[in-house]
Amino acid sequence: MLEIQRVRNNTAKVTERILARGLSQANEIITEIIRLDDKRKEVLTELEALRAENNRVAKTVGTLIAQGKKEEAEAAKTQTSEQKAKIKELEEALETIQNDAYSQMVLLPNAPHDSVPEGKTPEDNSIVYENDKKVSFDFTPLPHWELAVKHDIIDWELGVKITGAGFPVYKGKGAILQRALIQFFLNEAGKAGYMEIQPPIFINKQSGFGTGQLPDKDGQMYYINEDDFYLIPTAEVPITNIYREVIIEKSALPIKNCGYTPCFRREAGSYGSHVRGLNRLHQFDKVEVVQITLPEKSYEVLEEMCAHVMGLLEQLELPFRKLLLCTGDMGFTSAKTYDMEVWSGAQGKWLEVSSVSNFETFQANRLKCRFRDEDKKTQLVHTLNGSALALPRIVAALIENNQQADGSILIPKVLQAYTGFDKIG
RNA sequence: GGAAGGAUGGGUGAGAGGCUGAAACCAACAGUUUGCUAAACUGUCAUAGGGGAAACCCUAUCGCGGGUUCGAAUCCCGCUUCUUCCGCCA
Repeated sequence: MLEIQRVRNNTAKVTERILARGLSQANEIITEIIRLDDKRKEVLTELEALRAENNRVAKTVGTLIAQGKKEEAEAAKTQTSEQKAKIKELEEALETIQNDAYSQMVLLPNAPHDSVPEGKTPEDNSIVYENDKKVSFDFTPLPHWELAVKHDIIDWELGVKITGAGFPVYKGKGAILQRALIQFFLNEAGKAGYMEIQPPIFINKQSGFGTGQLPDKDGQMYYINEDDFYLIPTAEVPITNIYREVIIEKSALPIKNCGYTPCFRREAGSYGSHVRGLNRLHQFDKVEVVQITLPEKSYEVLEEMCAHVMGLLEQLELPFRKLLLCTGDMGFTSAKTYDMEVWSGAQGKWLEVSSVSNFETFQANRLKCRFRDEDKKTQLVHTLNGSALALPRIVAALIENNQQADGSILIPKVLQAYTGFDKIG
């Protein structure tokens, strides 16, 4: 959620940036927000004046009784009783206004940073880096879903039997490969200064609101009715919520956390070939990195996080590219996002394996995560996170790109110490 | 799952309808002074919102949400959570 202060003070700029996302009603929404906020202040001022008056009169009652001035005390009681109705009326009016303002406020996405190129579709994203690791095959490469079956390392049908589509079972070297990748990613994050966290994978409503999954993405999360919990769609949610309603000492910034968790997504409405195999799952594993920074440092940190993710892909010897998302393709809460995509040798397309974003104060505002500055004033922090990395598509790209003419799959050098084997098949 | 007792500022902890946004102590920070790595003394020390150029003023908040009352940290109801005991259990 954007800060109301920022919307008020930089109305033209914020409107312009949000329009760039393609939200055509930006102007109307912002005008309405400001109107409601004016109204809010007006009612609040009136309400508070009345409360002050009421408090003052109520305080005199005790003294009057002590002095034996019974009639005056009774008169004071009557006066406050009468004012209570008016106070209640104003309180209700205020609540209505605040609810209206809130429901408008949550419609506003984050304002894209000035460095984000304007655009409408994924085609407008700019490729800011691409390595030269694309391999060409002198045989017809198999897609990962066939390779996985051939080597019996992932069992799709077993997953359907146990749970349903989108919940594959990893077996033998497939399971070990996954575990090796998780371990590798966590170790690398540790080396880069991230403290490892093992959070709960169920979250309550407040946490869902804190990072912005609720209310807008309600239907995308699995929900445990009996206990009112949600399964996490990403470790970002529990890890970032550690800092909900926390005031951090400036000297403790930046905070760098990482964590491995399974992630759960309902992916309601996704069907067809692009969800084939590991491309889109209901349950998958991911190592996430999160940073909480000073506002003036966040863009520097965004690049640092990208460099970390690219380092992982480099070490895995995967063909990949880095995209700067355009205004129209960015997530709702982000001010600037880079996506990392790996080349799928057999599917002949790019697969997104990481998304690294700076949310500026958009999450911090909801989280009420602040730091204390030199003047001992509290200010909202900037939050950032990125996948480092999401497992399934990395596995898909690894086995597709590393398949050999004899059908075997080579394990990248850096992983061999983790897997204990250098090839599958 | 059953029973009992708790939840107050960074920490310990008083307060038991009005004088309490909250004693006292500890920690922290700033200053004064004496001076061998420290002591003594003084002061500051919650968050959010509103008003004001500012000094400052007002409002709300004592786990959370309701209620009683002219007035609630204090009384009542519901919830959350912690501790202890019993039961169950990886």
